[in-house]
Amino acid sequence: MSGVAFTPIRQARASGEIVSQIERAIFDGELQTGDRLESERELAERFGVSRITVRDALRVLEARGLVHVKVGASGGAFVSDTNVDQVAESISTMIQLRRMTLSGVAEARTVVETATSELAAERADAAAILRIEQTVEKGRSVVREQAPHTEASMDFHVAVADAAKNELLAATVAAYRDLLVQTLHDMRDVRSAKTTQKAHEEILDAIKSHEPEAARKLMLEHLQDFEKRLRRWLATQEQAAIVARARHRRTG
Amino acid sequence: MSGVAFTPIRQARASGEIVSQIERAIFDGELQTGDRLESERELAERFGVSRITVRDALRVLEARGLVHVKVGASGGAFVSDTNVDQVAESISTMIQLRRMTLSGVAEARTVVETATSELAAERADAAAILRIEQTVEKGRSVVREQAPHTEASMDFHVAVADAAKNELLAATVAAYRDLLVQTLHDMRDVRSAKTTQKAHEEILDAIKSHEPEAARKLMLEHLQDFEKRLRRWLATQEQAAIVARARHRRTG
DNA sequence: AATCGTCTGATTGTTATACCTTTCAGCCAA
DNA sequence: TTGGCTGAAAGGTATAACAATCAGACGATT
Repeated sequence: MSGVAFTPIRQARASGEIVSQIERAIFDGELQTGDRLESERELAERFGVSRITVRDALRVLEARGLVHVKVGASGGAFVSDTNVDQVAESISTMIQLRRMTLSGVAEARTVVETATSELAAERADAAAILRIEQTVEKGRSVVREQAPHTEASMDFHVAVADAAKNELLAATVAAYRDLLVQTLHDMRDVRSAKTTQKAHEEILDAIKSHEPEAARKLMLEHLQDFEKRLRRWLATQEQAAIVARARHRRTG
Repeated sequence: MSGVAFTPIRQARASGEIVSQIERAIFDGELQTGDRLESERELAERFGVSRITVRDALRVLEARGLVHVKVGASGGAFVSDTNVDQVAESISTMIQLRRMTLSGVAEARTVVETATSELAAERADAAAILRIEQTVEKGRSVVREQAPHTEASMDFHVAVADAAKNELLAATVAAYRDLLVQTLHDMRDVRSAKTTQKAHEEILDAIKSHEPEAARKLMLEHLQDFEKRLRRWLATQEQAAIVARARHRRTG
């Protein structure tokens, strides 16, 4: 009995049915990127439901990244083209819910980015290499000015992930990164900017000359170094937090 | 003038603000898995908005997999616990929009699982090794009976990912896997079951004797072989058929 | 000629109210 | 114990209306 393939009763919310129909139209290409759906009132009439029900459906489609809604004259729901973000966002949500440790995220990042740099060295075309070069150049000027290096560094890693020509890995990298960005911003220091910049330049060279093994090795060292710095920094933060707690207990 | 850092006005929809607040409460742990939110009417009063606005927010949270809504007495919105599904779903959406390919997913899987097997060989404790052994044993008996090997194979990979002691990598593996499962189910063949089983046993040995390099190499070969089989199989299938089935699975 | 107000219609965002449907707990009877 | 009835709670849907926003047209001002 336990193995029988009974399926749950399909109790369609009306709005769910509408979501399915519109979703199907998008997947089948009947609705293409940029196309505008009818207005809420027209859709309500067409589906034979109230405007509320249509709105419920639109909210869901919007949350899935399939459409975006603009308000005002010539507003309405338009078929989106940026769904890649959706993957990154859902991974990011998952991480936040599981309350994973920062060093765990950093380790996973090392794993994935090591692989993407290897793939990038194999597959990067001229355009991709140009984009990486631009981020490296940006980083160089930033270091000269002793400005925060964080952003340029992030852009570099994004460009490398793009060069690997695997959207899922790129999205995964993006998701991991979002979670580290805040921390990175807090632990930035000028000394490490120089060594980071040097590592980026070496990795770029390896990708440019299409040496996967070298790219992999360099990225691995670079990110393991980052992991080390992160752990050290986390330790000092913990110390600070403990001290603060102790003081709070004493004074409060 | 052109460089001045004016930022766009952040025009929050009221419903968007509600989404943020509830999301924050969930991320911060104020609301835990299984907790019930107040009823729509109560939330409306608490936020000082109408019930419709609250509903809009709940639809978004539902679509993001953060809550699920039950109807009826003692119904309401409950904090969900299954978020890995959400990642799989968003990847599935991207595949259907042709922004990603199954072989791309398989490649990403190879990357992540190769790393987890290496880590597993470094970190697996007695309990973790026991769990892997059990899945291998199950696979062995399945092969003897010439029964479908898919499920046992999946369990093996899950056990290995757990042994790596990195929750994020394990969750990532799980999300990638969900997408390949249905495909695997269709392309299963008895011949490959034997070689798969052999590969699993070799990987288990490497993990048991704590040889990271060996584990990595074996897993890489194993999954690259899978990728090869998948590509061959995809060539014989029509992409359209896959899309159709995936849709049927979701809506049915 | 270019810019600025202003008006107008279209469209989403939000509110208010009402009613329907589903679900469940509790009670009661067979 | 089982089955059924019932009322209350809660989400699902409908209707009507107003508010906020936006694009475009039109004309006045500089």
